[in-house]
Amino acid sequence: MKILYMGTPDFAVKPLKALIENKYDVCGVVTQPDKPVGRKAILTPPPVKIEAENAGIKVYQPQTLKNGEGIEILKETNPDVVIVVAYGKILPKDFLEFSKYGCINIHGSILPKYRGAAPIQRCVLDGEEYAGVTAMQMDVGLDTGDMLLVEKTKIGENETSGELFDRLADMGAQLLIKTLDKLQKDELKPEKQNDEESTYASMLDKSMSPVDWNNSAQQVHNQIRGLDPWPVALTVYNGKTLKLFRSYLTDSLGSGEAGTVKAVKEGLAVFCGDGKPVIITEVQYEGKKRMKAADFLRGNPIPDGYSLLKDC
RNA sequence: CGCGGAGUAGAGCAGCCUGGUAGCUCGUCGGGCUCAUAACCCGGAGGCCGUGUGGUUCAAAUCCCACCUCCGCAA
Repeated sequence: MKILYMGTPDFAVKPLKALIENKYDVCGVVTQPDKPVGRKAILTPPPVKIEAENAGIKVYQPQTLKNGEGIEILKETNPDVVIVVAYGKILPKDFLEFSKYGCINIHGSILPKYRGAAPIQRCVLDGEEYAGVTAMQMDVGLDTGDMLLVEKTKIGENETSGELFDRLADMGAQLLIKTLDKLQKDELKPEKQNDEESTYASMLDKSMSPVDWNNSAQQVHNQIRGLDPWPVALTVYNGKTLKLFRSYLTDSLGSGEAGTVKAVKEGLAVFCGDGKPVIITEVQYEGKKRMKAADFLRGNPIPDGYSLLKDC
């Protein structure tokens, strides 16, 4: 079974590793071109490329798959099946249909919900109870292909998108191996998606970062953990941005006015629109490193009852 | 040359402008109080103040210069 693997970010590394460990014949890896990253705009290769090169697999980084450029790669590598995990580009119809078993995608949600770019983060942001991964036979639509296998998991109360990402990447890797196994035994039963139940998980951006303390504590908590590795929830303190990384809910502090602050042992409690507090445990102040909220408070004491709303 | 912040005790910060004894909150160690404590009281240890074989000065954490590292914004 010859496999062409397509993927770009960290999420796609684990499934690729799984293929290699399970002795699948990965005849090539397609990933996005290197991109400038960071303050110095250093050209950085995608995580998948690094992994592939370590394994001695040939890497392709086409700017586009259109105009037959994708087909060229297929002709050269001649795979039986193409595996796509968070590649980041649309695959044209002729590309999808070229190889024997077409293109199979591992998607980070329980389809048909959360089709699109940011399914994992959207699940957390929405406060969903379950997340999962779906193996799907790709068609020309966006995550609309027939479902092959699904794996579900419960989202932890305080789990961040980043943590869920890691877990789902492992699950996706296992699911991929299972899918290929069944594919070879001809045991897969494609199932159509119910389009009426579908939802779309659009990309995140920085405009989602500012916290509105008038929202409920649960909403704020979901925002903080949902935006965790990026773009990160933030509020303004003393005219400077304060990033909020981790939080949890409690009902042991009574209630307070939206936006007001109280220092507690675990960190910084901020009361929200429904009068309940969210305890913030990890922050980063502008120009400073990420640190425990309790540490931040030692050097930047905020008086109890201070309102963050007037800073926004 | 994209804009900007920061490197001082184990942690987080102040001190720098207006050079002259190393300071705060917390942790840690010892003691006390308490039925008890993440509470309170007393005491102690712990710093080549990012690097320089730099400059100015009677004297540099502090002023000037160069370099290193970390970070926020923008992309």
